Amino acid sequence: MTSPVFALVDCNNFYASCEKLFRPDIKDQPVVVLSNNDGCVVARSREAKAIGIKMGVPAFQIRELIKQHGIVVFSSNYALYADMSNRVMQTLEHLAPQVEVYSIDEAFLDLTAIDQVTTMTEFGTQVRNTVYQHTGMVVCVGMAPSKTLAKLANYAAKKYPATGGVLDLTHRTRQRKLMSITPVGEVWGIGSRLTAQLQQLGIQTAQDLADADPKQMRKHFSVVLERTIRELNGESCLELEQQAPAKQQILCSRSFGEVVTDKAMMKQLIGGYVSRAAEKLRAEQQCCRYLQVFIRTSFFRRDGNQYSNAASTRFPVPTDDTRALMRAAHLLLESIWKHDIAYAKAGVMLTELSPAQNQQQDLFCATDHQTSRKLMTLLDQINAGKYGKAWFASQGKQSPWTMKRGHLSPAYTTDWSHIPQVN
DNA sequence: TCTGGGGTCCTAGGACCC
DNA sequence: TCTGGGGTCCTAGGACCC
Repeated sequence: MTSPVFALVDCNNFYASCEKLFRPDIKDQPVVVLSNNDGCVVARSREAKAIGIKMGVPAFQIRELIKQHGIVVFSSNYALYADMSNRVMQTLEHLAPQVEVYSIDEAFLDLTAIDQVTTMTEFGTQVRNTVYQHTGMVVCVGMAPSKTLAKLANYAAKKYPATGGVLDLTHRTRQRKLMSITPVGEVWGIGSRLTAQLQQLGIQTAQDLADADPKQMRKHFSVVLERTIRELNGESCLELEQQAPAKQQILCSRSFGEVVTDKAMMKQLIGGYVSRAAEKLRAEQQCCRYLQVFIRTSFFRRDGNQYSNAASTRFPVPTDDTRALMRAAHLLLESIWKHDIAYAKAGVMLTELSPAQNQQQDLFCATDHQTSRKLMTLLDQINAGKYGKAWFASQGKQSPWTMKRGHLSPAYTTDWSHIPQVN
């Protein structure tokens, strides 16, 4: 039996690259993309990284740098990123027999059968060139016998220009060489907390971790860390998941552009989140049994009056009906609402999901299932079309959850009226 | 003045049962 | 006075990822 080979394909500076694709005029300029509400930096172009802009810094802290270096700033444009992501993934589907879309800008490929035909490096280069040709997106490719090592290979392909963006890490000696110069915190699954704890134990590099006793580490930490150690030693513990598993929870939450103190306003906001969450739920073809609503002040407040609370309910029968969810959510809000609080964030969470088909009905609870289904389908159809939107009165007349998006780029690829023009 | 959103998995500890 | 042991289920919270 041949041992498995995985490739990790990862887009470089994905959001920033998406923005640059349609703006050749800023090709070599530093670019940053901000989170919702134009809050934090969530993506940086190569040039912006070189200036020293860190991932996750609040926008207001880099105002001077932006001015000084002429950094081009964008609000996040998820419609654009999702569309570009689809194009990249479709290209990958043509290049490899099995693809796992791992996130918006990354995919694992199963290359187990490929190594007979061509060298790994050649294949990786072909992937890189083809994706660039088809989409304009630059990707790096890392290949190795486990997902964790493939991640590491990709990290190195990005970090070391001499690799040409493609790294074959299938050989043991090369794995050891790379791991011995890579900080343990760069390993997939090792975050800041674990890094600190591992360093206490004298584990500094990826190689140190690979050399640790997996049984011992499991006892000390968890089964997850044990798996990571085995993966670093070339033992594949994580399989390729071609079919995305059904979601287990759906969350819709926002920080507000300005604090909210008015209950009626909060009701509208929660209504909007429920609406959106229910839409996602139906798109997944699932129903939920459990609904949670939460509201809170800002963690960053220094003065008193911090407040954070959540309330939840379990339905007798799973539902995907926005009306039922919204009624329940508003009751939950009533139960946790406190006056004279400056709320900064709120959200709703749906859990205990199950397939929408074959729902067990409640004998004593007369819901008109047919009508509900028809109404929700119609609602989703209207909102998917381009002839206007339909929403519930309790969400307010205009969507009150407009957030700060001062630097939004056009919907180049998803709206005819925004299509780029060549003059 | 100004600090994102949406997920997953694992573990510890309490409640409860026999 | 003396007060078991083992199992399951649930939840909250921590840690991680992108």
